[in-house]
Amino acid sequence: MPKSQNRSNQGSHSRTRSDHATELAEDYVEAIAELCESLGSCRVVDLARHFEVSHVTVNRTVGRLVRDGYVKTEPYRPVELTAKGKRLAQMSSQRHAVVLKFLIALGVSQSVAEIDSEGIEHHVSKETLEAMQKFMDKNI
Amino acid sequence: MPKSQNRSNQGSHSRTRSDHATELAEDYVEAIAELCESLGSCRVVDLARHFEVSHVTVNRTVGRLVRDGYVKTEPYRPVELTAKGKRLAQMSSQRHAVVLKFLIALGVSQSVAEIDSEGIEHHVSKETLEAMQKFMDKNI
DNA sequence: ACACAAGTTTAGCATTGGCTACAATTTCAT
DNA sequence: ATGAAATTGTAGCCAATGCTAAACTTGTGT
Repeated sequence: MPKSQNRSNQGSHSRTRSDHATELAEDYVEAIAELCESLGSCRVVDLARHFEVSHVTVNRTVGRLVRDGYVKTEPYRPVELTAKGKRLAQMSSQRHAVVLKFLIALGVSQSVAEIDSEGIEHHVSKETLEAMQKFMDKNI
Repeated sequence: MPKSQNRSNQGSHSRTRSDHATELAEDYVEAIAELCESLGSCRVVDLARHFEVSHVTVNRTVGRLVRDGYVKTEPYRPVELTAKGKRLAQMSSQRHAVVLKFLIALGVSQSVAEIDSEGIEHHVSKETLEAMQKFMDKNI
């Protein structure tokens, strides 16, 4: 019984490597979208600064994003999102925004809400996100 | 400028490997405590079943927990929590319980709340946890 | 007591994500 | 136009987390 080597039977437990990979992808496309917005383009160094990791780490992570179809880039050029990447970025940043506003509505301070929302955003299901939205609607 | 190779200057970004390591440690000690409670002892196979990973993976993870002082075990024997491990398990399961109850109070269904709380619990700060508690106190 | 089942450990491989050091390319100033 | 600075890429290291296969203990039943 070979225990499932891909994502097929996903019990409620098992936050596997690929979950983390997805989180990282979401963080990256979100950051790329932001940096493109604010700086006009997104270089490897910008991402390195943003995530506080070395440019080498960024470079290889971007390579995986290219492999997975989220990003396109040419040698020594800035990185750009594909259509797929943009879609993920938008979903991700929208979810992030809801979580952030929710925490603030709950009474959490801005600075802590910003930190916690980054961690939490990857783990809220559609249902929970809707419950958060409903709470905010109710409380003005 | 060597970019900080240990945990020292931790910006709000950078959910690094060691964060994941901590999450895994929390999940494991929590599971070990539960399994000890419900089964009388906690074997490697029990953890493997619980996390839906191979017993080999569990074995090595337990090795790291031993190295980090959360767990003690002798060859071919069940695993037990150290005092440090018990402390972490209790904190962790308490936090988990608050998040779970909070989500349910928010209107999320039991089954989804159980899944989401497992992901979220590792990312809520003390302040956010208190805000969740306050919300529940207020709403009976 | 001995064999077999269940559980554990070891060996060995892959991927991810971190790093430094060095090479290559592009960009910018003079 | 050329050389320095900034940026990007490559090589090679390490640790964590996943796996299978095979060896080794423990414990149970007959």
